[in-house]
Amino acid sequence: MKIGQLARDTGLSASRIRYYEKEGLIPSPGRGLNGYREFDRNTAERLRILDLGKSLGFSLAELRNLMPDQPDASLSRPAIIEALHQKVRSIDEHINQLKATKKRIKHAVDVLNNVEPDCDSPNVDVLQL
Amino acid sequence: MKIGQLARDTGLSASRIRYYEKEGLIPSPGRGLNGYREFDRNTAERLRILDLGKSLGFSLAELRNLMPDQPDASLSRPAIIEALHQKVRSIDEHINQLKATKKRIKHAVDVLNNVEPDCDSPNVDVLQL
DNA sequence: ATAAACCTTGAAGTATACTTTAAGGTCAAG
DNA sequence: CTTGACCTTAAAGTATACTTCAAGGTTTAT
Repeated sequence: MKIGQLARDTGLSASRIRYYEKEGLIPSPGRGLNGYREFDRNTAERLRILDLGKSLGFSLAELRNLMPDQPDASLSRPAIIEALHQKVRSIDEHINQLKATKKRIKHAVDVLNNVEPDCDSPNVDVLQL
Repeated sequence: MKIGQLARDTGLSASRIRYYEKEGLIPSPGRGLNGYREFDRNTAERLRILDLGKSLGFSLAELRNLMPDQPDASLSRPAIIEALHQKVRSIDEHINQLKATKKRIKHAVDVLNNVEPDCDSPNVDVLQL
């Protein structure tokens, strides 16, 4: 299967597939006599997994660590579950940061609405953030 | 006041201050006979506001729109309050996205833990994400 | 035979917000 | 007078995840 067909099958662009190959996220496929890449089905599945991982918030570096080096090796289930748990924890951290920022913004709004209503340009010190 | 002093006063690096000048976030200061920048206090305050805005999640482009073009003009209080409200809304959206991703991850973990416990490498279709 | 559709490569472009580097001029102290 | 601390500039580097481009070879259909 050539790169165009693989792209149609997986929904990834051909350039993205070449990029993933260059980055070592998928094994380098064999080449036909013309130099065209020839992919097998394992690679399609692997690309779907990579795309899923991305949509769950994993970086390419994280995915590289999770994917086995051998093209046809199976992923380690415990390692993946642990990575998923870790990702949930980092999402929770992220959410907490966002909530804290929200609080700071709301405090700033309160200050702007209630304090020194006659001053047109409250300064940073007044905002106390 | 030269750029080094301004940097110490505000906590921003000199290179960052030069960058903000180039990007039009602060007015271009006057120059001494030697070509050195000479800043006034307004600029220090403006830099503190910019830094605060950044810490609240505003991009430089957003901050540029909020800052008055005239170096010494006061910020428009209603415009700032509206921008802060808008930022809270976008943070809420962001949080909701993260929560949705969390749910998808947790579902994936459930599938991995409970479904086909004898299969070492569940495929993407099984994960149904 | 020729046009359309496909494939190849390496390099550069995209976005953001800076930092770092290189090469050099200026200023105060000893 | 020289050393160190400071200032100047433009250009390149950083990180991530790709896309786009340029220039060219291949294949398929008509």
